Amino acid sequence: MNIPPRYEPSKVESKWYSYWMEHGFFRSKPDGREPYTIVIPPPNVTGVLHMGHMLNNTVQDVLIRRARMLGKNACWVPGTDHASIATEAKVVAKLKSEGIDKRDIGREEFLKHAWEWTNKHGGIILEQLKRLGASCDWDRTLFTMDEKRYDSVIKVFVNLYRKGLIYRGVRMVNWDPEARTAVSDEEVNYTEEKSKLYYVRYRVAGSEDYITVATTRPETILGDTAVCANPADKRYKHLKGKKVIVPMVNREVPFIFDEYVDMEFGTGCLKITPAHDINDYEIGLKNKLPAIDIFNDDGTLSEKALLFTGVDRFRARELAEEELRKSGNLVKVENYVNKIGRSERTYAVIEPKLSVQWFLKMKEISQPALRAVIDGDVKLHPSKFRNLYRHWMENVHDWCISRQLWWGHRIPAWYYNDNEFVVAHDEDEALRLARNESGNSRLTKDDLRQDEDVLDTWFSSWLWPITCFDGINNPGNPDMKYYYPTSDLITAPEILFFWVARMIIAGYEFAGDKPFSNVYLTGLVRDQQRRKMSKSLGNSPEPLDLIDKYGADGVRVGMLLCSPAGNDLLYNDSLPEQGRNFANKIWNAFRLVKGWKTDNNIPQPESSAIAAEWMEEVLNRVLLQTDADFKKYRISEALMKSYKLFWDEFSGWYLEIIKPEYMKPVDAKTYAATISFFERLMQIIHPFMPFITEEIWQLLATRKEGESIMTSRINIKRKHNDRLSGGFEYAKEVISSLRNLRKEKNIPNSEKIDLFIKAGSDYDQTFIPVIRKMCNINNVVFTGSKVENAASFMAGTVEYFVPASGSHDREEEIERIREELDYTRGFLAIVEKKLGNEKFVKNAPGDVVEMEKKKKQDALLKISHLEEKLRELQKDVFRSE
RNA sequence: GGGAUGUUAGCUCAGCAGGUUUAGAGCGCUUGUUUCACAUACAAGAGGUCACUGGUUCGAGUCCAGUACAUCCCA
Repeated sequence: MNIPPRYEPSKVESKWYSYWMEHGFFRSKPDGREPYTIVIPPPNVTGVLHMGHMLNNTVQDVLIRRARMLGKNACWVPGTDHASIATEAKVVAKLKSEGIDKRDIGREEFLKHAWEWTNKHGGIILEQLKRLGASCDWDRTLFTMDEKRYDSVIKVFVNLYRKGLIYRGVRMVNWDPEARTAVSDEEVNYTEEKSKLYYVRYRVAGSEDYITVATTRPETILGDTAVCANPADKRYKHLKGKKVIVPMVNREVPFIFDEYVDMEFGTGCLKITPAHDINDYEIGLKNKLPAIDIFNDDGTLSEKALLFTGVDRFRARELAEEELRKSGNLVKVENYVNKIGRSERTYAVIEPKLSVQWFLKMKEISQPALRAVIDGDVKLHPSKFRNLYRHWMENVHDWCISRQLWWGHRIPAWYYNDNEFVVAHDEDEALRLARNESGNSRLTKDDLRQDEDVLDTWFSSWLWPITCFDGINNPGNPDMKYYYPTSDLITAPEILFFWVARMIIAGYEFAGDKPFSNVYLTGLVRDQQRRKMSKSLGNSPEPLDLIDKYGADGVRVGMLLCSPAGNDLLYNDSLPEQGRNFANKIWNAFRLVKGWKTDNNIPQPESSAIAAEWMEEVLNRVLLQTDADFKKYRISEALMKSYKLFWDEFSGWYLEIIKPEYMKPVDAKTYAATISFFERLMQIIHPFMPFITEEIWQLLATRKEGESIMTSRINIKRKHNDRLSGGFEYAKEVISSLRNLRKEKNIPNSEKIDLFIKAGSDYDQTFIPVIRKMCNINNVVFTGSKVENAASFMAGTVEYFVPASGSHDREEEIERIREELDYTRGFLAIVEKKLGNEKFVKNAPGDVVEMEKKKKQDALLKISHLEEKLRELQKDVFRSE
């Protein structure tokens, strides 16, 4: 069999993915087994795979594959999100490039384009996930705007409205003038930007006195309805009850006082524009000030501004500056840096704006969700996010659920006159209700006008774990009963509140139970400078290129190796490189084993028998440890332990011990044990590296069509033999010392040596055959006294001698012994200090004191051995001089 | 301004219940080795006053308080 010395991922990955698909291994149907369920955080339908998806979906696939191999009925439900604002922005841009304005073609026509776009680009990302090896049940693929999901959202809206939890209200919202929609707080990014601070004079009414106000937005002066100072500010005390004249528009407005005003900032005088600043809005409410909305929806100034009507807000700022300068009311202009909010999607500067929106009352319905996390019914990993969650849930705001977009779930409210409306599941029901409420039985559908807005995207995704099993339309259906609540949710901490928390709320409200038991929060993928990876920065590698270069397994390992839950991952190419190297290591171990000829007639060497016994032990031990890691969601830890198990223990030690001499066959017993170990190692590694493990598992033995490592079972044994593993660790130390000794004395590995061991009768001889094989030893002799003319070393408290035949550097050895002596004496000093402390001996538990005494004994013994050796060496030096 | 979290080797992190060595891992680094699975390897080695200050304790990287710095969330 001719196996290439390099593992070539591209040759096997697509082969096995097709094999898995053909045999339906990813499919799940309710049955008698315990379910293990994950619903995918649905990526944007027209999005493309980025590094965050790679990390997130690798984690999900690891958990799903592992659960499957532990005998659970694993179900990973994939799907995509309609992402209303992101998708609509893309379609608008595409139409714009064709010279089409969405307002010209109207809603119906626009939606046709949007669906066309969705069908064309939708699901690309799901195909990309397949390259990564994602074992989703693709037959269940869903879309947040497919028919069932759409109906579910409408039902939930109507239900909440009828419970009195949804209301319409005028609120200050984040207005995106480009997209002409309100966006949620979470969709606004604040960054520090250079701007200017304008100092503007306002005349005090009925006098020739002026006060100066500092503002970054002189154009909003047109909407001022008051000027305000801190009541503690002595400078403005005399203005109590006075009025001031707003420049440019010459409106008389009151001078008021409020503790909100920062006396240190600017002149200590603040202009109040309730319609265009959230803080001013609050002050306006408190002081019953009118709000003058001076902007149109597209960010131009309205008629209410009185000046600059129709002019864009930024141009208006320049015009206002000119105007104020001309009238002598501009005192000065300073450079200033302040935080500007921009829309995440369009990058337009957000305009705080009063607007009629739909809201969901959150306080009441969020209570069970708050308790669920506090009481641990829903566990967050890592748990540090619990406090954050609690803080947010205790200060929860009402949720603005309407968006001025077309792509999304249209709000099921129908107006039968200018202000009055009904909320219904469909137009027929709406008509019935409208006739009823208006008392006008002659109303027709033509008299009804449906609300133009759609719902916030999160208003559909908060139902995701329920709608994935159609639990809104068909409560208690078999899927719902079997899969809900799901097991784990894997997502990023940045959407903990506006997705995770809301799903928990919806779970209790609409399914009577939590949506999932555990939330695993991955970190963000950042670059080496800790910058978030993003397309606009151009600092993100192309995921599919990475898979081409390093293999899907290599990339998966790279993503997982250094990303404990909740910690950011600082990406660099050495990560997938390490993964690729690991795959290659596995491949070459396979090449070695597969290259052996077996011989049924040769007996199993003692060293191989011991090694196999030890390997069995260490494999089960690691399996148990990784099981504990998985229970705590320490996936990186579990991977690292599996990595070391294969690389160090299996390849570095076990294979080296059992390896037959060059071109010689291996005994059948050892070979069988080795194949069995290899199979089980592949199982342990399979969740992390599905492709190479399948490839090798299939080659290790003759498999039937339809067999696969991914449907094989992992069995975890609970018993341990500490003596065996402890004994082998000691043997490693002896072997390592013997290797060093050979090197120091220039004894070639090919030359056989004798080993004398000065030890008591309690010396554990189990691993002597292994030491003999690994160090090419002829005779092993136990002796009661030291051996003359021999090189020696200590391991633990036992002294080993090798009659020296090679040359060696005595000075160097003296130096080495001195160093060891220094260390041991230092160690002894610390132990003795402890034991010399009366309070320690009196108060510490007995076993701790005993341990210290044992440490002291061992150290003393070692020191006396070392001192003796040193004396001899020095004597020899003296003699030879 | 309010809140949360963190600060351990060059980098990324363990150290989960205070006492098994004068703190561990992976990567990186240094030196040596192309020997027969793998140089995408093997072997050996260097590298840390556990941010700082104080407290609790017989004993603190581990518990408590304060300070500094960093990151994130909310306003």
